[in-house]
Amino acid sequence: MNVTHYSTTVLNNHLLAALPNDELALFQSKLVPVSLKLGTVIYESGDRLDYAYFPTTAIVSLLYIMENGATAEIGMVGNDGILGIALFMGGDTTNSRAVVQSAGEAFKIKAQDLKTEFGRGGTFQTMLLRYTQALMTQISQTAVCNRLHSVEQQLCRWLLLSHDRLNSDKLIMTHDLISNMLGVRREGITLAAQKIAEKGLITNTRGTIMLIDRQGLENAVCECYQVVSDEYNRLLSRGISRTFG
Amino acid sequence: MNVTHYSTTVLNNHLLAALPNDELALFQSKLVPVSLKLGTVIYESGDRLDYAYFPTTAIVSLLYIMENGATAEIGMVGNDGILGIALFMGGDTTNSRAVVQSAGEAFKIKAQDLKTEFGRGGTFQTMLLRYTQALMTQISQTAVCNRLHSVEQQLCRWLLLSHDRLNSDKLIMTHDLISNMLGVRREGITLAAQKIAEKGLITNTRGTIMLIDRQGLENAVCECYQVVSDEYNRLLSRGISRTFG
DNA sequence: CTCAATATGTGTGATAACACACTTACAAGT
DNA sequence: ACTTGTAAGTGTGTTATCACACATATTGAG
Repeated sequence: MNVTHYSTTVLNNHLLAALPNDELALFQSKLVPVSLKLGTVIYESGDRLDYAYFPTTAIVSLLYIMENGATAEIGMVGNDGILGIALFMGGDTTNSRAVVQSAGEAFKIKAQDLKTEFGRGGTFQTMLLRYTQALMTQISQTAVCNRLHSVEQQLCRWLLLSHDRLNSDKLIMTHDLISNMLGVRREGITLAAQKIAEKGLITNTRGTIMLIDRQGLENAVCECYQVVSDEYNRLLSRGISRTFG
Repeated sequence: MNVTHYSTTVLNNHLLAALPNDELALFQSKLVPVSLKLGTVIYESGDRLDYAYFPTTAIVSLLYIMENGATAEIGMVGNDGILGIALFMGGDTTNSRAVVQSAGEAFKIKAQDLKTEFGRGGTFQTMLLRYTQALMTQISQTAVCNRLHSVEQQLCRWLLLSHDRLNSDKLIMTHDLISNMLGVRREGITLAAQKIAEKGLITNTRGTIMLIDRQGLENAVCECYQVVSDEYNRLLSRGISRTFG
């Protein structure tokens, strides 16, 4: 029998780490570690959600799939957040596919348990709503970036967002996969990656992109990255005080 | 002294109309009618929100403004919803400009009053969260549509979304205004509108677009419209039962 | 009625991204 | 070491949209 060894704890997820100890203690036992493999589809569009996930080292992409098979990413969830916001927002189902973009670990919680904890109010509810707002900013910025910026700029943005949710400068992913995320052709990614590599910001080898010059990437990227990044920081930094009712 | 006459009631807003009578009665006195003129900026990006708005006949666009002045709409709020979700989501500020896309009426409520009512839980909270999820679907679909569909398709989508939030087949708006919403050039809208008019779906006169064949538009539009429309119906139909905790 | 402001229509070229067809290179397994 | 599958690179056209520069049409104010 296989024994999987997990190397992360619930505190590796920023959302959980931001909770007061006593509040986290209420449901920590309901958080089950899972290992997520690259390419695994966690939810399919239209699925009723049975679990929510708090990634620690994994990154999950929210992908929209058109009728003709074309795909485009609308958002990305990593150690900064939670996958399955539809559960507490009241929809119960999702309108996008959730697919593992970078292998790693996460903690899952049963749908009903998540709803129960959310219903308590408290910091957890506040954090989940704030996270949802940050995710909305990310989705909005994706919309704007899709409209107004070049593939090269968008690739920079995507690499930075991924890097932020990763503990490593090494991104294990093919141009083909990235092209599905950005909703462009694979050749378009190859070309854009070459240009970025020529500037010395990344290196580009079969199946892997290495970030060489993070600061340089931040200089090359469109404003969309910083807007999203700032909003996550603003909404999700520790020490949230509850302001409702 | 001017006396403004208001022709709509709170029940003209679907979100308010869906509330049980006793719950609406709790804060109906705090809803103040206002008239919104075309082009008025209700919030500027970064503003702290003092009021939330429930449109009845007005339509408000959520516009993102880039550093270089380019704009793109990320979502649209009409009699289906509420403007100012950041208040109960916890952010307090917004990252987009809210501008009146179609003149009309709305009811406003003070920020703190909205937070108080949201904090009570109940149907109102449920509806606000569900509305937020529907809006996220709209924003997501905007992102996808921006990436994958032609200006002509996007214009169809936009006209239908506007029409759904209006009591009239007459849309008072210039190509220039629409081009700011869709984030394309004015000429692009002129061309797309001509093509749609040639198909007999709309007529196109100075400052006004008339919808002639709504069903034809629905046939011509990309799938994005139906996805958004269905999600609003699914999440916001009456008779919501609360499922939390 | 006339004028000025505004909205729309049109034309020419530039460019980014597309579609498709292929070659080259790498890495893992037999 | 060879084979095979997969990833990445390249080349030739096509197309949608852009950028800019105008022409024309409509509206409202004086």
